Order: sequence, then C-alpha cells, then structure tokens
Amino acid sequence: MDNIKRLDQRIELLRPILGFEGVTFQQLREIADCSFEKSYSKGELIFDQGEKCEFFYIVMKGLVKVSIYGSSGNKITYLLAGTGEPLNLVGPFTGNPRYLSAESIENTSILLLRNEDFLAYTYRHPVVIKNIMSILGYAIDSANDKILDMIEKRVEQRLIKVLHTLQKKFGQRLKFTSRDFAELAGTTTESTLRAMAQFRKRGMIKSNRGEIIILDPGFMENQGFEVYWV
Amino acid sequence: MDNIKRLDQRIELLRPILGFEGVTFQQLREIADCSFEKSYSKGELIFDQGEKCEFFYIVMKGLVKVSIYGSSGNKITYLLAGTGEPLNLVGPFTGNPRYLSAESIENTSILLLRNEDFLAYTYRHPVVIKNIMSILGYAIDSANDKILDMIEKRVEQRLIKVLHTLQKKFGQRLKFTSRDFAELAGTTTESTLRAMAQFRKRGMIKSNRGEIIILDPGFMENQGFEVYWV
DNA sequence: CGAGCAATATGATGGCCGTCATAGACGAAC
DNA sequence: GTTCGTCTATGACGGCCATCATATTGCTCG
Repeated sequence: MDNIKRLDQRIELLRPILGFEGVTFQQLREIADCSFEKSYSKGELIFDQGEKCEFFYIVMKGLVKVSIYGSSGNKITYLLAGTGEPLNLVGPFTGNPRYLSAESIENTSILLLRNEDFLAYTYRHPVVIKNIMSILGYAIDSANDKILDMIEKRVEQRLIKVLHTLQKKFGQRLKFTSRDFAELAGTTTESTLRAMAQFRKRGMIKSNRGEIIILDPGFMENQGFEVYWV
Repeated sequence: MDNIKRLDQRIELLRPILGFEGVTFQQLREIADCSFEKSYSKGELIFDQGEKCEFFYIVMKGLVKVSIYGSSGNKITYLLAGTGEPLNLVGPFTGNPRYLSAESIENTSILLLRNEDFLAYTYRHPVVIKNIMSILGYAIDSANDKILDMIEKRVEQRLIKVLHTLQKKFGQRLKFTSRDFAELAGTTTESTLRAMAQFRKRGMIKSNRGEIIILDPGFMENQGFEVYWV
C-alpha cells in the first residue's frame, strides 16, 4: 500500500522531466517499477570522479552540487540539481567514468535507475533522446560561455551573473556560502567576500551566515546579464 | 559513373565515424544517398552563431575551426574538425540555434545531411546515439577542464597543453598562427608570442610564419600533461 | 557549556598578464 | 613594383586578483 504510494510519487516526479510528458501512465509505471531510492545526509558524497557509472540518478528531494576538482585543489561547481533533475545524463550511455563528483548540500533523496533500464526506455522514446541532447547542448554552451567570462569579465561581474542565475532558479533567498558562490564563479572565497561587501554597500543584497538575500531582483535584469545554466 | 564513385567516397568517409562500423554497406549507401557536398574556400564562414540548424555537417576534406565569440570581441576556439569529423552533433536533434560558429581555415569540402535524414538514421542505430553521447561527454568534460585551467594554470602551461593536444592530432608541424593558439588557450596574441619566444629559447619549438614545429615531442609527454579535446 | 570548526571579514603584498604602443617582415593582390 | 593587411616581435605600464595573514563570529556536537 505504502509501496504503491511511493510508486505514484516517483511517476509524478518523472513526468515533468526529460520530455516524459507524452508518455502514458502505464509506461511511466514501468520505469518507476525498477527504480529504487537512496538517502544521503548533508555533505555526503553521492559519486566521485573516476568511478564507473552504473546508475542514472535523479534528485527526488534536496539539493545536489555536481563539481569537478583541479589538480591544485581548486574546485568548480557546474550543476546544482534540485527535485526532478538528473545528475548524470551521459554516464548511463557510456558507462565510462567521467570527471564529475556529486555531493549533497542538503539532506537528499535520490532515485536510482540501472543504466540498462534507463537506456532501454530512452531508446523506445526518441523524444527523450532529443531532450537529453538539448540539455547537453546547453551544458556545453554554458561551459564555453564561462570560459569566455573567465577571459573578459572580472570577478564582480561573474558573481553578479551567478547571483542572477541562482535567483532565477531558487528565488531571492539563496542559502549558499561564499565558498559555494566562489566555486560557481570560478574565483576564491576571499574575492567573493570582498565583492559581496561591495554589493552590500550598494544595497544590492543583504546577508546572514550561510545565506544571501537579493534585495533588488530587477537590478540585474536591467544590466543585460545572461544567465548560466546550472 | 562519377556519381557512383563519389557515393563510395562518402560511404568510406562515414564508415569510421560515429560508430558506423557495424553498419552494412547498403545502409551506409542509404544515408550517403541523401547527402550532398558543399565547398568553402579558406576563411569562409560555414555557419554563424544564432542561426537555426537545418543540416548535419561532416568535414570531408580540409580543416574547420568551431568557435564562440564573447561580447567584447574575444573569441575562443573549441573544436578543430578535420576529415571525417562532425561539426554539430547537437543541432540536428533540436534544430535550435546555438552559440557556435564554424569557419574553414583551409579550403574545405563539407558533407551535408538534412536533420531528418540524420536523425531517422541514428534512431535506428542505438550505437550511434551512444557514440554521440560519449563525444558530448568528452566535450563537456574538456570545457570544464579548461575552466579549471583558466583558474589554476598560467598562460605558458595552457599553451603547452594546447601544443601537446594539437601535436597528438596533427603531428609535430602545426600550421596555425599565434592568434589561433591564443584562441585555443584562452589568452591574447601578445602573450602567446611572448610564451612562444620562451619555448624557442628553451629549444622546445622552432617557428616560421604561420607554423610552429615541435622539436622534442617527448618533452611534453613527460610533464604529465593531459590533452584537451579539440 | 566549552571546544572546535566553518564562515565571515579585511588588510597587505606581489606578480601575472592584458592593454597599448611601435616596428619590422612576409605574403597577396593589383 | 607598390601597397596593404596579417603575422611576428618586444617594451612599458598598470590593475586585477590570488595568496597569505590575522581576527571575529556563529553553529554544532559531544
């Protein structure tokens, strides 16, 4: 009974993502049926870079940070996945390890699906393939955009872009640390803190420990800022 | 007669790429049949960013530079495609414009395939999908790697990495200008020239106008340098 | 509650590298 | 041959920002 309820939950989770809109309940049921859940507490590692990929991961509840580490201990965050968002679109197709690691930054519940099950499903639904390609396209464009920004934008501007992006996704109250923002903008914690001090002086934001509140959401819109894809 | 010969050429071109190995001659023939060719002279624009994507492009002969432009006139090169390499893997699936432009840097001949024809084909051959996913995965990883390098590596090191990468792909004689190298490493022409002067002093390279010759190919191997994906 | 750790905050320093400037050399086009 | 654009080359300057250092505050956990 409780089991049926959980299945329904999973189906409702799957419906809006990846172009499953046109898919029947019965078909979604099929895929939900061979999935299982796993819980991670805040700060736990979900998978690490270099590991073989055996499962397709979708966030059911919570928030996950997908990052990549540099050889000098630097780290950049490249995806913040919330409810309904997949963590690894490429892995299930190749099974190969990639340079990604995923870490929960809240208590998180993940839906796992074996590669084969996910693939069998996608191959029967070309629209899903199309959607995945589209997402990967955005990921590539966004990464290249970030490279350009590393060249031609200074830290302050990159941080505003990050704030703007996160605002679009999470609203005006952003529960992240300066370290998180730094990893998203490709800079250091110190520079981030200095920039935030500026933003505060200008009345753009206010902040508490572990969160930043954007005071004038319209401000950044008017600057012609694009958003990253996270 | 000449027509048949050209078709055979195209089939031979298609065979080694994208996982077409297991595909029969007849099937390749099918796809080669509805393709056509187009020639571009050196420096010509093949497609520009923001354009709708109607065709799938494969380089038959020559060399193509795929780049993205920044708002301040900066430009980074993200793919150097030679014979048999595709220019736009994502476009055909979505049809949407992306932030990419392609320019021939030699006299080039391109094989074009209408989106629908390419897609119909890939959907019937899951292995092709798998291969495309794999390539896109590399592209994403490589782009993220470059972002990290922008943070933690200096210009000289990035340029060595670029030289190393190009050497793997094109051999010791690299017919590119300093501007080309700069666009690949994410820096300016001046800084590239200065770095090259250093490399020359150290006996790593010698150079003529429009080309660089790597003298000690083993040198960079021993440095533990990874290569970019271009 | 105290210990310990993470997050915030800010100053000082130094160097990488982007920018601007100038100049010569080579090649292409007419 | 002449002109012009591109490529190569190198110097001078200055500013952004990473790094190091130190201090304070707030949260968590035994």
